[in-house]
Amino acid sequence: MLRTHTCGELRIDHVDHEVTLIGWINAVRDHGGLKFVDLRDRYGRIQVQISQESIGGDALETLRFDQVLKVTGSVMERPDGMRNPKLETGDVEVIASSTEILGECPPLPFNPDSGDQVNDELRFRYRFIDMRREEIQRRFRLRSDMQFAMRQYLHGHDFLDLETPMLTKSTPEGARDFLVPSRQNPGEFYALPQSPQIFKQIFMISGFDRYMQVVRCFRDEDLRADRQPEFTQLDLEMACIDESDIMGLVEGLMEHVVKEVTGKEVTLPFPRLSYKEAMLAYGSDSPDMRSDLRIQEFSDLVEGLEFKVFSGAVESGGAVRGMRIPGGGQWSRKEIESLEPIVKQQGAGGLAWFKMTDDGPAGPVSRFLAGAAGEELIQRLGMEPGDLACFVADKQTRVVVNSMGQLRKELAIKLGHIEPGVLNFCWVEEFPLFDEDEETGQPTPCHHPFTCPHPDDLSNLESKPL
RNA sequence: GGGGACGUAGCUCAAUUGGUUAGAGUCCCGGCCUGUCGCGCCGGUUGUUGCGGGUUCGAGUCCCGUCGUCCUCGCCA
Repeated sequence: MLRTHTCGELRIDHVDHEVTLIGWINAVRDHGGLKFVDLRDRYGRIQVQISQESIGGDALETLRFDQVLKVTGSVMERPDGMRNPKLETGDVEVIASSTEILGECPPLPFNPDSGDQVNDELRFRYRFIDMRREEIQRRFRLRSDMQFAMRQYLHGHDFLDLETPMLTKSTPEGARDFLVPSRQNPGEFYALPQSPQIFKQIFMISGFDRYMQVVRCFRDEDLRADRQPEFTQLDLEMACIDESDIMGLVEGLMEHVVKEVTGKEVTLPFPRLSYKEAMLAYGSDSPDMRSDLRIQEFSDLVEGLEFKVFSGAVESGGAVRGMRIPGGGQWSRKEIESLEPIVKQQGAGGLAWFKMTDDGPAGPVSRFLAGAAGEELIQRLGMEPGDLACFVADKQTRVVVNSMGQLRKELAIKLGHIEPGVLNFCWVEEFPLFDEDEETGQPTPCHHPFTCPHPDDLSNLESKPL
């Protein structure tokens, strides 16, 4: 080995050891005849002291950021008051007796320390620099640990890790396929799998009753902030089981993975809610349970409210839904109205709202709340002075659901409910097999076309699929 | 494909209703510095204001076109 230790591992126990390190120069603090150099590698950082006395004569090299440097020297305990508690290795430093630059580095196109401040385009163009960043390395480590933990757990539950072809044929799923021209058959193409489940029946009927893979999926659709054309999925297939078996297994899997990767405990079993409940209360089929904001149905009250926007929506077959935002009554009118684009983006005509003051309701909707229906609405919301209530009404329930869901999501962030790193799992049950296609009115798979209908609904499959 | 925002120094950003020599921090270069760890101090260079055209006495700023990036909707589970 060209090195005796990594940059992250030296501690007080190593004092007086002779070591050789190789790493990238993370900083140079030049005091004339004495330089402090932070040396970095995947495992951490350590301070190296390079001086004329220790290294002899004119051997001091010109040191620059991100040169690759080899240092030989001895580990010394830092003097009192010179320790750096921010570094794992901060109690010691290496006094260099010789140095050698293994890799030169011209000025970089961006400073890796500024990280997320820099354009994505520039970061991706120089991905090898971006990937030197501690944060990026941490994420790679996280993925690696996570995939290892998944395989470890599933291996322990008799799952085989099987591979399936990448060059395959088009599947009846909704996304556009990535195509690969075939050399052997000019004019014909392979499709890359949108997801690998297409092969599951073949494995099942061949007797592989449990298999898993951590596998790439390819979907040739436009990008979004949280979406890439290729991504990795855990695919898990089992035979001879019922719903409780798979829920138990997956809960155990998540418990194991979270424990292994973060050290955190998760509470089992996960809470369960139906698709209908999720769409109503959270406006999403994948609700973020970290916020306790809840959407409520008010379509049944509109008759007593005499508010045309509300009653008109319900009469046309739509809905009115609203949400109490604790403390939102403190916001200015301008601040509240700045929420409107969120729901308009989802197709809603506008955002209706009122706030609760010590003197009762105030704001645009308050004048419709005088009667008994208004009283009940306020009571159902649980409005207290200082609260805000927001509503969306539309003749299409789908628009109401999406608008309120998006509003809930953004308000949860605004209110600080969404703590990064907090994991609140839940199950969403009773997914419908089909949705109504917006354009054609025909049934379209709500989840994906390989799911099995609920046994109770099997008889409806032909007659009334929706 | 629709809508919106943006494009100024290597990087991150300023530049008043259109007004004189386009600035700051950082990076970089030179000098000083033996206890720094975001080292400090002194000095210095940043430039086709994305590109092309137009309006104007005068355009980084306004208009048109074009290219690029990001967000968003469509699309996608």
